[in-house]
Amino acid sequence: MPTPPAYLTIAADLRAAILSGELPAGTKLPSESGLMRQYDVSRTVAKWAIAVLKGEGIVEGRAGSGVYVRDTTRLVRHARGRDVRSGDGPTSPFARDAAGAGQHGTWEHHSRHEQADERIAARLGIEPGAPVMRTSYRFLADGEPIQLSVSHEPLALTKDTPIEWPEDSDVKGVVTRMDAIGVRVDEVVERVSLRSATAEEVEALNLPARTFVHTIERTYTAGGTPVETAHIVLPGGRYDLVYRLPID
Amino acid sequence: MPTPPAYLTIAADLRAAILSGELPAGTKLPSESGLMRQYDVSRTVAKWAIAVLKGEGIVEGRAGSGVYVRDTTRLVRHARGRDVRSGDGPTSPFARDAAGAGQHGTWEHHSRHEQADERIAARLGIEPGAPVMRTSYRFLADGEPIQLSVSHEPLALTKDTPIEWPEDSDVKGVVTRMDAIGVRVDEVVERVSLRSATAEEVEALNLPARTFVHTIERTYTAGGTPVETAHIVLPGGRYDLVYRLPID
DNA sequence: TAGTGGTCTAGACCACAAT
DNA sequence: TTGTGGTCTAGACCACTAC
Repeated sequence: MPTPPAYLTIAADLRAAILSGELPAGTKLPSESGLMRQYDVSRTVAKWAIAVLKGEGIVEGRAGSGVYVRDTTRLVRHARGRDVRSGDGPTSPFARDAAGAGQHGTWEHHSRHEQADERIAARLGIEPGAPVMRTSYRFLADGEPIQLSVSHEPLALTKDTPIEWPEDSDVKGVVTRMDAIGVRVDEVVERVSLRSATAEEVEALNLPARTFVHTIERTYTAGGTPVETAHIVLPGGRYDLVYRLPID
Repeated sequence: MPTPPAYLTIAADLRAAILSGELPAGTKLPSESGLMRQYDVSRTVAKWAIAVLKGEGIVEGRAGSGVYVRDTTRLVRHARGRDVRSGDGPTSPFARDAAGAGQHGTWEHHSRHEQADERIAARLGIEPGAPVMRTSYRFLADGEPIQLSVSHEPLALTKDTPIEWPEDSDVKGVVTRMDAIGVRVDEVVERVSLRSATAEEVEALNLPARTFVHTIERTYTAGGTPVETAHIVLPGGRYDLVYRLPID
């Protein structure tokens, strides 16, 4: 049996203490000098041990202060097939998910007209260059940024209707809004991937560097025609995705 | 504007070369000594730069040989609501997904009787200690391990039926098998999370250390009664998950 | 045998936090 | 002012790979 390297042993000890609840969220980890004394290793080894935990996203360094256990409470994003429209008023799907976790959901948005680039055109089944409404969102739970999204809708569908500007409408959610102009959305396809966060995402979501995110490419269709497509970014480890699918 | 640290600059350069296709999968990265000369930095800095890319899962070190760009072709796992049963014979859902990516899907399995622990009992809506069939799977695409799964079914439902031992049946897939004993599965719920791989998963899936995985908790129900629950582990970055949901 | 990455030591300077 | 983490240098030994 080869002895595991010291930095992995230290990382495993700290990880166990965190997962067992012995070091709850917000707690400061032993300092690097503390670990050096405790395990009789050099500072480099202590640093590599902490780098492992940072890479796992369970601790966060604050320069000049210390390394702290991150909050791991998770929001749940529900993708419902049924009852998406069983609306209780103007509440958005995101606000509903946040409420489900006992948090207050708000969001910032910015809409503008745009010409579809190749990727968006392919997803919407339209010609590149065709006019689309682009809306970018930043969602916040209790004031903390928690989700990014960029949505595109073909203006051929919504131009000069009451829902042309998504957030000026008094109904929220793609399905409900489309219904208001007589478009019956009957299917949504989501493609979930995992990758490390980009610098912009780290900035916008207030993440520690080099953490992982879920990305979702979502497209709503009505009778086979795409009516909206969105690129959604969710911090990994802070979000669970729940899918409820009817069979047959 | 603060200058970014050297190791991040180097990591960004290498990442750009990889993503642009300049360094395709399987290519060897410049050696640490090469990076030291090229950027005029110490070995530690070269090492941290490569550690960033390892943490992102896009390169892989082979001791004594070099650091190599990992293959990023992605398998797609389809979670279908409709037409799950539009069976083309005894093909399993996994084999279908693998075929969709032009790969050959095979799997290893091991079934045994067991008593439900608290977690499994809660997911199946039965009493802790009740008998269940536990089946663990390791799925392979073109011989490479690509997915782990542990499934539990209540024996109260399947005992002494032709499908009691999941893999001895000549039909595959939970929906099809349950149908064979008159149980009409009508809903599946999947909860998708993201976390770093455990040591066992690194071993079983032949992953580089400290990479991320999707985990899925999946439960099939028939008329509101759970009939199967599974814990599925998929390497992040090698798998995309696609969900197709009908609306209303 | 020469080169490689994996691990580790023993220092250094800096900006920032806590006090 | 002291301690902290962030970054970096300049070495070392080892096991392993490739030749």
